[in-house]
Amino acid sequence: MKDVALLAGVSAKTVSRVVNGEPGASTEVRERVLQAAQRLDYRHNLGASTLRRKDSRSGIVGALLQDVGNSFSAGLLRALEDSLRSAGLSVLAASLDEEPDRERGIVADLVARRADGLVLMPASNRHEYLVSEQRAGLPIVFVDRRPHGVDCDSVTVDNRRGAGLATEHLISGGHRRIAMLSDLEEIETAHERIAGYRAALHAAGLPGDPALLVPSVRGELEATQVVTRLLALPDPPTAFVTGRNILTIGAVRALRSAGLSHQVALVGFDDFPMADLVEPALTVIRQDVQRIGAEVGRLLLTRLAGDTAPPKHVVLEPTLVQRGSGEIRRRPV
Amino acid sequence: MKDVALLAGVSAKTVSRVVNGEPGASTEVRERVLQAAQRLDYRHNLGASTLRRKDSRSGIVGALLQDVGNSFSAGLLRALEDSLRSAGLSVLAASLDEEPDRERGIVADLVARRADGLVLMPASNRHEYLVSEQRAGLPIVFVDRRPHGVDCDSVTVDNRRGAGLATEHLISGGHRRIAMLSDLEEIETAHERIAGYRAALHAAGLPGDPALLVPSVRGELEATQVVTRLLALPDPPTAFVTGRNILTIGAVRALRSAGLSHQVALVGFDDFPMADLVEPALTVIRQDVQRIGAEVGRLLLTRLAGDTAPPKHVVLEPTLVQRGSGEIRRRPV
DNA sequence: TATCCTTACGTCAACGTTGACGTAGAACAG
DNA sequence: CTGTTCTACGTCAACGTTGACGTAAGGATA
Repeated sequence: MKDVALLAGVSAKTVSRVVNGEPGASTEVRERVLQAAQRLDYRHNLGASTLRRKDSRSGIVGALLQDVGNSFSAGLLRALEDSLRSAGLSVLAASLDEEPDRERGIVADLVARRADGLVLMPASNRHEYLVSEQRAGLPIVFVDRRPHGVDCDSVTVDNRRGAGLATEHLISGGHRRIAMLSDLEEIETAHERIAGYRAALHAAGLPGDPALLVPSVRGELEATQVVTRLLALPDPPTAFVTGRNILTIGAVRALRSAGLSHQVALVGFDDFPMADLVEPALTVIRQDVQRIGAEVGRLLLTRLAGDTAPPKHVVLEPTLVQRGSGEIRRRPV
Repeated sequence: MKDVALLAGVSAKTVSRVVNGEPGASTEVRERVLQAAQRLDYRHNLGASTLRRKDSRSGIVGALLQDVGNSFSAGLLRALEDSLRSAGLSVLAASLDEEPDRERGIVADLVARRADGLVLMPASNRHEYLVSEQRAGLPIVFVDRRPHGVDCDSVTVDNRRGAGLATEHLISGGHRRIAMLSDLEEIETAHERIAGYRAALHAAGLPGDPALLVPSVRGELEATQVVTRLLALPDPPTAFVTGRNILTIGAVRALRSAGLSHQVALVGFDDFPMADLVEPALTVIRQDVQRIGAEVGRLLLTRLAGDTAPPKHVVLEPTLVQRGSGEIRRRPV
């Protein structure tokens, strides 16, 4: 910058004025400065600028998601990006893979980077460690999972209701023995979905065989194995609810290889691009990712605009998308 | 930091030493400083640190992808993240949506942010504007598409060969009239795929009806319409090659509604999670996203480690994954 | 003509941190 | 006891930028 000033025959401050489009620089000088900047390959140093300015916005928002490679996180990231772009904010994305330590580490990094905001799909259960950050004025928005131990904005889906919808739908199809596969129960969304499943069974006066509820199913392969095992029971389930998209895929595979995909009903959580092309087409509980991302962005921007109202908790309603797999009725015994 | 120093009764420099784990601070002092830091909610300011240090690594790598919400970009992002995490680098992700202006703008932003490296799936055709950045020492790795007008590392897939594989496979299934749907022809990958398709037809001595090559198909819906239109021709194609995953989905939908999904062959470009669950299961050309991302990360890290060898161009081989839709033979006439 | 305002600059210091260098005291060798 | 080396600090300036403030020239106003 000094070099540019020297070459243009002005002071550094004037270069700063030109670069930032501030008034107080004649057209002629402006021209000279810009040419000098070009000649010298000068690049404005945003870090130094941020350091000096009072309000010091870094223009970075951290997005800590479960896995940016998975379609739910990826769609969310995209929606968030769109919503923040207009405000000139960039998104620093990171995958947590349900590892609390990584969450802590990346948050610390983002704080040191002076991120303007944080979007968090937490891997940890307790979030007290964020209290001091929030007190220091860092806007934090939880997404998909609620905050515990700190009072932040959040955007979640009514998971209990989603699982309830799925279960009720199957019950109304005549099913009595409905199995559920779920993610690690410590994960809040999984916990809620299990609760919704249980509540729906209970409301319908069904006993709810504990053997049919399998929490802690970790991956696609494991889901396939679990479904296969359940189908081999003396009194097998006639319908399945799967608590996450990869579990749904695993379940479809198991039903397929057992030749039962048209006999056993299935409702999955999370929609995905080709769900209607599978045979039978998959009935799912859809969460509107676009909408979630947009809401998160909106909340964050509101906070950045200075809103200090009490935390808002947006809860979106999931919807049941009927495509066929969930409408298979109970086989007559 | 000054406050911490004051509270701990030491100089700012000593606080700096403690924070950075440098030697030259007694255990006792170290303890005092850490306690003071905690009491005051002190956070190390990475921006200032970067500014002062000589080598000044910001720890940020920019990833400019086509669309972080799309499974190809998302998978790449994830693989890249994993590969860079070990080096303590964070990824700032952005979607370009094939808009060259956005590419320019975001690159400028990243340069101003003093990003340590750039990963670019370009939306533009000419990249001369990157020459000065590269000269200034910014490592740039192109991915999926080659650089034009600047000599950078790149990781691409042999798209010509991929399309060739698909087309040859269909020809060997007895097909003579093979249609191809492609993305905007200005996009290099699309161009290459078209070339591979043409070359395979030519090598087999087939005429190649221009009416069967439809470039510039933009979305899923348009793909459905185009396939429907082609199927209505007096002499319709008996097989399709689709140049991108969303086009494949559109094509499946069209074949499905025409009731021809078991009569007309289809090979798609890009694999996706449920491709084997569709009926018939989809034969695709697979690009190993994990591998691509890992290679990109490796190249970037090598450059950051100081390698100044001439640019490397890694070209990965796509593979044909046979699942059924591509093995449908030509209907006897 | 004296006064005031405006415009277009320049000067200086500070943002939070760390590299270079200085120093005081302890430990040790001869 | 002197000289040397080492450890544990402190001092100072600088990284690139900009806010606060100063100033000189020109124009408008009374």
